[in-house]
Amino acid sequence: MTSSGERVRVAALELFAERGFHGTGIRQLAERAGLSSASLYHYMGTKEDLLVELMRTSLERLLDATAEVLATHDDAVPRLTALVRLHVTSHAERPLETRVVDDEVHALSPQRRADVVALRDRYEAAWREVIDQGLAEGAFRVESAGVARRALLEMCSGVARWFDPAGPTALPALAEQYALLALRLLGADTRTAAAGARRVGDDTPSPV
Amino acid sequence: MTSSGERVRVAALELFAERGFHGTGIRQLAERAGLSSASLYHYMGTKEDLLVELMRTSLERLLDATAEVLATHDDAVPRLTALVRLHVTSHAERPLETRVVDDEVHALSPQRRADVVALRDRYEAAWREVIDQGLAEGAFRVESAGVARRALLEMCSGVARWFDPAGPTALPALAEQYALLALRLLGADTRTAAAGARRVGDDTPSPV
Amino acid sequence: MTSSGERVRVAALELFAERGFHGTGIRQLAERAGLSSASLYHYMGTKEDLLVELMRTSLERLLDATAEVLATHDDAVPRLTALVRLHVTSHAERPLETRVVDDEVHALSPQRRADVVALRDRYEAAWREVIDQGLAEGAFRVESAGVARRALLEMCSGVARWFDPAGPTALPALAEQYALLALRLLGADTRTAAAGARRVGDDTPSPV
Amino acid sequence: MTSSGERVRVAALELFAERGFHGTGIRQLAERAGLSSASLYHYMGTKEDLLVELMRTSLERLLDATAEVLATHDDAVPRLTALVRLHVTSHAERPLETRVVDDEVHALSPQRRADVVALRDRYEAAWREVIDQGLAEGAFRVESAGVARRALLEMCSGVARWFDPAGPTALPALAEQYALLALRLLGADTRTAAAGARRVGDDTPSPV
DNA sequence: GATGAATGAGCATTCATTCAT
DNA sequence: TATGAATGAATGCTCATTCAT
Repeated sequence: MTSSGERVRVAALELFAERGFHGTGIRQLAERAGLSSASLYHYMGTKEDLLVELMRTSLERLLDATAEVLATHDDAVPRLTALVRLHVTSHAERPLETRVVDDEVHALSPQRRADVVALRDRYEAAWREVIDQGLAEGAFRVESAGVARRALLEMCSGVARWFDPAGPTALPALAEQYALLALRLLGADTRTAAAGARRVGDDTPSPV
Repeated sequence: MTSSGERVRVAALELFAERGFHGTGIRQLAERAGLSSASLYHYMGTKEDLLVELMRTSLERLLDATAEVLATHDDAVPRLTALVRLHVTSHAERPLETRVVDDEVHALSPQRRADVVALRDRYEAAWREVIDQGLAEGAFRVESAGVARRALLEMCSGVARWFDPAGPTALPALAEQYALLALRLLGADTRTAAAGARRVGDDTPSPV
Repeated sequence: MTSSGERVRVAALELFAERGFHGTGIRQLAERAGLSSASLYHYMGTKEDLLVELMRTSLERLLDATAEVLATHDDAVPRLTALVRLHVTSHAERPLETRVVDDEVHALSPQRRADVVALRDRYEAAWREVIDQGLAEGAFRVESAGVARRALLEMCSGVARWFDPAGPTALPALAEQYALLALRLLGADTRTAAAGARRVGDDTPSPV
Repeated sequence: MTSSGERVRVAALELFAERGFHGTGIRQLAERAGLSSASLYHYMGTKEDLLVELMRTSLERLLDATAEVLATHDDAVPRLTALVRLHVTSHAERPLETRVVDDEVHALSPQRRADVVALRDRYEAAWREVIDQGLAEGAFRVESAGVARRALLEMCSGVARWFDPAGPTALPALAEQYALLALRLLGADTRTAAAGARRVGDDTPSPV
């Protein structure tokens, strides 16, 4: 019931994530999608267009979910908690997408790269905003907001590289653990904070 | 006073880090090294051999430094502190090397990959050991040791992607911040821990 | 009020003349004609069929007009004059057609080429006949009839490559000039010849 | 004793002349040159670079020979005679080169085309100059200098399309005939003119 | 050491064409 | 009529690698 176009995108996601953009040939893509390499071009522009499209789709979904998070919560601690849950969840549920977004930016030509990086920067701006808010509120205490933000993002993104849904930790529990780790890292009072965050956890928008 | 062989390795490091292994051509390598592409083969085996060599050199240096860390410190907190400093410092000082090691494993053929991953696993085993020790000592308190280890490693490795020696935070201060963030993340008592760690800081082996 | 079939032919004429047969893709043809590339095949056989058809149409029109010229005039000088006018006029009025006929014969497969060349040879036979007649009548004086014929034909065909209807010379005047140049080239007495030719000029059949 | 580089150029000349630039594949070129298609690229840049190189070489040789013609003769009639001889001779002796130059300009990208057309325009400027001189001297009499120049050039260039060295007319005789035809076309007094031209004919620089 | 010459295999992409709808 | 989907073959060009000099 999947269309050829979808199959192309799935194939690209799998192969770009596994072998990288430059390590994936158009013929491998075609074979995985069950098409001839010529037919591929009914469903995409260039190979780079395809990569950009995957990246943009992924980033825009994340941005939409992020906007909802910010609209749902007001204080820094629940906001940060929700951001971590969103980030971890989306990276665990869509490891292919997120790995492609995180690892293949270097394969883009300068113009396309600028476009994609702009989207990524918009996303990171939300984290910056929430961390700054927490510092202003006195809820967080770190030496450098920038260092903390980068440390957090890298830590959370890493989930896409190792999370195994069949492994010992289920995804909701993992997201909860990461939220706690993040709050600790930010110097938040985790006795009440985590509890507070947990209370609104059900509202966490799904990144799907 | 640099030999051709060194120039080849530097060129490979720069290009593999910037464009990835598959995104780097033998001709670009040769041009960057100031040689013809044929001459390149006096200083390397195949292109993959070159990548493996770079990775192995980097990982072995890190492993040696790690062994020294473990030999120097006995308790979990100073050990963990020293591991973080080592990891952050080496990733900040050698971002090309570490990015290649972290990002290009997928480009290796199965056998070579297994070799490199074995080295990386040996390195991560040191972290596992120290975290377990801290949990046993009661110095750390986390829900899952595995989750914490992965979160820590990803967080620290990320430094190679963004650290700028000309930026606002100097490397020693950055390493110190990361050590604090790590201890917080592990639920350590950071009032005494950081101080204790700082006291043995001068012993931190340089990964150079 | 133009049919799709006509639009295909016009598109082919324009593109074959501008970029050559091999330089024109079926997709460009389709786009220019306002159709999909699949729809194109409702109005043509193969791409080569289309080329042959354009060539044949053009050559047959020229052959018909040539027959009329020969039927209208009896003596070599007015006949040659009329041939030149016809050739120049048709090349100036239909530069695309004539350029395709003159320049793209090499793109035809052997069999199709033989067919088209046969038509072209029939046309050139008329020139040969008239020049021979003029030599027999004593109206022309050249060293080699073949050299003169080829020189004349190339000279007249070139008009399709440069004539600009908005330029300084209007087409009727241009045809007249070429007629005079041709007669001079053939060693005809241009004092009476041109005048004589001019007198019958109104009868020149239009190649349209 | 021919080098691979020369063989590539010869192959390109033959194939571009026979099938056109767009009708010639890189693999055909390679086969004709006795190389693999990859090896071809040791001896050329792109396929278009190769075409431009052939064109430029040919045009520059013609321009050099033209400069010598103008330096050798002072009056319009001998100058024009020598130009015709040069043009006819070079087109008869090097039909491949001249056909490529004359017929494949349309295959060039805009920038390269402008470069080549500039060279061709420099060549045609010599003809314009000599025809203008002849009109000023009263040696030529035509209605339009531009029409005459174009008619002459097309007529002479056509030689490359049909001259057969094994045919009835030998090249020197052919060049002589064309010179006479050209003078007649220009309305020159051919009784003395041709003789005068013939006297200095031995000085005609060879375009080789 | 160093390299020009060489290549088989592969690259991303386009070709002209067919066919079911 | 018209076209989306499909493709085998070909396009120009680059790949990593070898080898004689």
